[in-house]
Amino acid sequence: MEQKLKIYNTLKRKKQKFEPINPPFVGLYVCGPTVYGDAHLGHARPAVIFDLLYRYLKYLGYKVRYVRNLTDVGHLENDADEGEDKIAKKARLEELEPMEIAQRYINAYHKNMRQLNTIEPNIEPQASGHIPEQIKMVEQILEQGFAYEKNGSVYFDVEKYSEKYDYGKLSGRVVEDLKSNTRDLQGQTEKKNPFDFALWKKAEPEHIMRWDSEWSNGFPGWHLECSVMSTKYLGEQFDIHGGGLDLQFPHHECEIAQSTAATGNEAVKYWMHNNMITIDGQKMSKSLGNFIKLDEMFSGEHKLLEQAFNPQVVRFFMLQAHYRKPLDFSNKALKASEKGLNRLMEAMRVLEKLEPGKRSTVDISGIKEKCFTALNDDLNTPILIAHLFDGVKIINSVKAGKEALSKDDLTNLRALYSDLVYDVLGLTPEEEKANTQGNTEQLMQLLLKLRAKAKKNKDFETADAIRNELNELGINVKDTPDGAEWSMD
RNA sequence: GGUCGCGUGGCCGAGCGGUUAGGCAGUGGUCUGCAAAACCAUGUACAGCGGUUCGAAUCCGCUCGCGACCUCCA
Repeated sequence: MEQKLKIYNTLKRKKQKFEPINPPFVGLYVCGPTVYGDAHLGHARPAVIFDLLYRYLKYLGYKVRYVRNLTDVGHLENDADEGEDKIAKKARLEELEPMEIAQRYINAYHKNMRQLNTIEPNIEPQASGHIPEQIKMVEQILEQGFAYEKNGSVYFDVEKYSEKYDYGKLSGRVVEDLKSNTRDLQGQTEKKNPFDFALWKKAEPEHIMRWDSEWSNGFPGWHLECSVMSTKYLGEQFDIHGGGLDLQFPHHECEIAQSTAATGNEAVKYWMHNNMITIDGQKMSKSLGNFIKLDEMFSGEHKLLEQAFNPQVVRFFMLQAHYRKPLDFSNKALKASEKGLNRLMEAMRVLEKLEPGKRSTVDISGIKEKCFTALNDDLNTPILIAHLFDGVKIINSVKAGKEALSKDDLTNLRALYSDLVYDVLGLTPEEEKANTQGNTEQLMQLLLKLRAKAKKNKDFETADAIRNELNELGINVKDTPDGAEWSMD
């Protein structure tokens, strides 16, 4: 395995050669979703990008452990419906269990992830399942003197920490600036400094998810789970930590601080951040309410959508842009991706059927290298895809008889495209739906034979009627020099 | 306000000092009964103004516009 992969490390603000701590093993941790809502388009980006990274690392021969958490410890609150009969609500099963809500969204998330053809992580830990470990880390940080307790809550002492370590190294913040720029918010009177963050929070009555600890009945702070679960499953030092750019500060900065404060060691070697999906140039987010749920993308049921886009199109759309650039949603852009993807996948089918020539009339030796150069350059999938389309031209020319490929070249090209398109980019081949129904093929051949006969007799009315009605059934017929072909949507 | 980033042809989107990015759309052609697909050909792009350089979309400065983070957020 020749190692040329470079990735952009947010920590160093530059591309770096990827060198795992303990090759061939690679530890990869990615911040997953908060499971109190349906997944939207924005959630799909890190899922697809880090799935791509995972696939590529495996392709390169690394033994990767991919951990992606589920945040199920949040600010879930009771809505306290005043009008309802409180006594009736006491019935255990009539009240929604917090875990029931989380489970519902976890199930939905998993479904969406499968649709996007992402490989499931090796471990998908839930914050609620790691409360004892989180409590232990709070204790460790307290022991090291980088936290303080106040009224049952425990806060991280940023000022103390920054005397010894560099708080802000990931996000580029300076503690002095934070001091002057952080506004005083409500409920922060317990903190020594406004930029201190909670490690353990005493629960207010409306908080549903709560656990006992030596400090109070409460819940762990927002940033703690990732520090705890990443080091639990990947070790105190591991290779790659990924997540959305919006998590860089404070979430990831706090993670660094927590891990460093607890163990004295920084946990993560490479930090990778995907940029945001925007809509009309603005970040798609829950708080802005301008997001499109993945289910809506796939069904087309959203006021901004002119049509449904299948998950593969959404995946391809994201791969056509570089992961560190913002990507703006629009129907036009998605439609262009849909067409492009169809063209690529059509070429994949053509490639399988190509007959080898005596010798090659085109040089394909450079394609492979170009493709991997692009991938190795911080996962530059837009460039990779551009090269793949160059190959599509060649494939089509061979099919048209204008060019030829030797047997070896054809074999190599097939292997390359299969590796890149299916295995690395994670685009799925069209299933052979046609053959699932036993004698469909024979029936189709019968119809096409009748249609060919009609055409021969210049009975185009009948020929077109057959084609149009098949079309309505989702079957496309196209005439080629070698006779008619058919395919299903 | 502080910190960071971006502004590329009709749309999306690469590019990191000198060579065609690519996709979609458009136009002309080949093929076709018609479609579709495919193939061939086809575009005075780099926010503006200065500067550095033999040479800048690419480096520097300023101006304008947009966005992200600083609060839960992928």
